[in-house]
Amino acid sequence: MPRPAKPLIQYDAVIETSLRIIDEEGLEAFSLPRLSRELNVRAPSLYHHFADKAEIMRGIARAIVLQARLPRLEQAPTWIEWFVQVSLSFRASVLNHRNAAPILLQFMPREVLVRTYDASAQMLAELGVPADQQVLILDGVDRLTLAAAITEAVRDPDGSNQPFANAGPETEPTLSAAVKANQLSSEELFAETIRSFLRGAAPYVPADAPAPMPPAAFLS
Amino acid sequence: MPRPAKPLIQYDAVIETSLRIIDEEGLEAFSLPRLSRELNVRAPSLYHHFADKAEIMRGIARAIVLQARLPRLEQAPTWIEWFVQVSLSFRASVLNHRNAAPILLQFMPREVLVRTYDASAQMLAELGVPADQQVLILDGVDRLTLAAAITEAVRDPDGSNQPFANAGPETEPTLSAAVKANQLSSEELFAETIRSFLRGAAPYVPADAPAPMPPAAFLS
DNA sequence: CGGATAAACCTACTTTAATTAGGTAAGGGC
DNA sequence: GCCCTTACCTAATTAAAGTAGGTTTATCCG
Repeated sequence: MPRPAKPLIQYDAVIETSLRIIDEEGLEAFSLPRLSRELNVRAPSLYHHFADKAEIMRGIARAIVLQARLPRLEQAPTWIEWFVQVSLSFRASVLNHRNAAPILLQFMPREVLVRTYDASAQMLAELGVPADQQVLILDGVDRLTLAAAITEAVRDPDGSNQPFANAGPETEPTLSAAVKANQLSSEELFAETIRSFLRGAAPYVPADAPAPMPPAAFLS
Repeated sequence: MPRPAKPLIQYDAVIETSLRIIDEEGLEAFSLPRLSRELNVRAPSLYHHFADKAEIMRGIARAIVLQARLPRLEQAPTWIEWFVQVSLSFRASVLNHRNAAPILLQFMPREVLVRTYDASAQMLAELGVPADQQVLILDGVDRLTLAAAITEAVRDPDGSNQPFANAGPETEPTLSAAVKANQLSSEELFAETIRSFLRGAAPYVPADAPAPMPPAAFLS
């Protein structure tokens, strides 16, 4: 087959199709032959558009992260809830493609989030958090969010493999009782974890302080 | 080659050798042919001892986690510092084999830690944390620790790829300034994150409360 | 408009990995 | 001492990532 009038392989379509295969059939099923079959193309042809498989993986990771939409500021009553909403939004994007989550570990596109983090740093500054403590908070939220999302995604969706499912009432009575007493879903647990961290990291900022208005660049 | 007097392949040696290859040459370099070459054996022979490669991976993950030693209680002045020491110990074990960290994402042996978590739950109970809140704390510390260790391990060891290394002074001035103002190493940042979370999650427990003595089963 | 150049696809091939099939000889229980 | 299982082997299969090099057509340049 010679050169076609319209290219048969387009970047966005490749990434979308890859993500669909991974969503539907799992990360293991995703291979260049499998992908090329879906695109009605031969596997080596993909190398005209991507240097290697890793470049496709990077594109997939980026697509997932870009799907996370920032919440409206008006919707967040306090600075803490704003962070919670950002984290939940990111978490939702990852869980929306849970089979692809391990890709993020290796190919997390940090640069996509830099502007968000700069805006977050500005918010913290306006709230009175000193510069040398801003990194603690940003890094903490970042790690907690990414990590919680990925570990959550790797768990079975059905809820077996829960946090401490291995605890037996006889061998680990206290833990077992604690799991039973817990009323929160994993999403609520996650939100509470973020809240707890922020309260503890910046105890001098009132928990009910409103989220300051960030600069315009933030919304881009 | 027939059946030898002493088996050439022994479980522990396989795991140790695998870990050494991964440490020295990276996870990509680890394959059954590579492993069998190191053991002076042929690759298919490994299938007499392991069902598949995943079983070896599980063994590797387990070995890493088992290397984390629990700190002595006497060394922890407060309950918070005890959790910090446990987390740092786990983190150190993971970073000690950073190339193998991605394996933990898939093959984390939860059952190994169950007794530790039960003891932790008992400690929290004695500190006055109600049962329904114990899971929040245990889950938070667990996720934060595992996640932070893995994401840290995936970063380049040299310190490029730092938390917010992409921040440029012109485009992201606040973030850039915050990174510059930060004095903490990533280990110290991690410890501070754990402390912040615990303070925020159980504000009613005094931060300087000593770590209660756990039951004997704890030390096994 | 005509020809060079490069884009975009192809087929064929190489290398490497995980695994399965099935053979062989010595260890160990009876 | 016999037999069967253990623990290794060689050979083969399947499948993936990636490379080499061919073919045709779009596009660009004069």
